Amino acid sequence: MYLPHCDILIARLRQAGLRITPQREMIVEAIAHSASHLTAEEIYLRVSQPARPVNLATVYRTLELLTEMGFVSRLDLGGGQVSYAAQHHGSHIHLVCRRCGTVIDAEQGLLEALRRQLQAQYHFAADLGHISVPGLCVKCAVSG
Amino acid sequence: MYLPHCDILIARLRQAGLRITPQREMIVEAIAHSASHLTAEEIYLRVSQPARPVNLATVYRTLELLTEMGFVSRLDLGGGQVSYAAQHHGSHIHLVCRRCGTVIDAEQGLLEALRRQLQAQYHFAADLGHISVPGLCVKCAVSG
DNA sequence: CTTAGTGCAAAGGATTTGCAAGCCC
DNA sequence: GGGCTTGCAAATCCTTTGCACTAAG
Repeated sequence: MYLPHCDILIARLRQAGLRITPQREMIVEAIAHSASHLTAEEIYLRVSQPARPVNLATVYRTLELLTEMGFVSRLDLGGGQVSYAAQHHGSHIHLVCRRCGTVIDAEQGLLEALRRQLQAQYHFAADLGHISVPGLCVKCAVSG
Repeated sequence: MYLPHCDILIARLRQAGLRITPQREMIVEAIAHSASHLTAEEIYLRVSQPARPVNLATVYRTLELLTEMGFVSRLDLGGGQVSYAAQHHGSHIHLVCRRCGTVIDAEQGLLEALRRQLQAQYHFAADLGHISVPGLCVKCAVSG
């Protein structure tokens, strides 16, 4: 990967005047190394070891922090739980089937054009790294 | 508006073999007439009158129904509550500021091209009527 | 009539919060 | 040392569910 590695993220947190605790390091690592999106609980399960327990509340607080700093993005993929993903996975869309809940990850070149246009027209700096789009997958479109 | 009015939605529910209750009519009306997205509770507040009370649980159940039928889409605009919007408002994007939570509604011509491409490449019938995109609004981009 | 739909109340789950103790800087 | 962070546990809050009753078709 070429873009922000977890060390860089840690450095930025420090630059922002935030304290680097082992908990935060582990959480950043977990999310940065994951190939895809994770729920708060999944992160908690990966991070909290018997030897060095991390509290779920801390996971939530850290995720909120990272989200606000723009390092991770929140996704609603349905199912009542919010997912989080690092911003460096390359732009892609999560196609979420509204019928069966399946999530398809789609690469999409059109996103860059969209990002530029949103910046120009609305002065909005969009994080198009991870957006979710509802719809119907083939299977459900056929059966429905 | 040219596209589905609430009467048409009601008719489709009936065609689907579902029963048309006053509660469902009111909920469909509320969401179809609203100019933008609403949370379940906002819909509840609009729909439930002292004279003819509607239960919150019914609102949730109806929204789930309408979502599955594809009449409304669920949006996570942050803030812990899910919002719902009718599908006939014309394609637009909800730009959600990850810092201050402001939601900007953006018209976007690029969406149609995107929809076609998702259909062609992934056989996914995307509802691009309402998607949300995280990012930073001008104000927060400047102050941040 | 039949059975989907509603209301009510209680359960369920994810996320948040208050506060004392701990640790980074 | 000072104050940001954590852990813990309780509190919140949104949403779902079970069940008896009501009403749409």
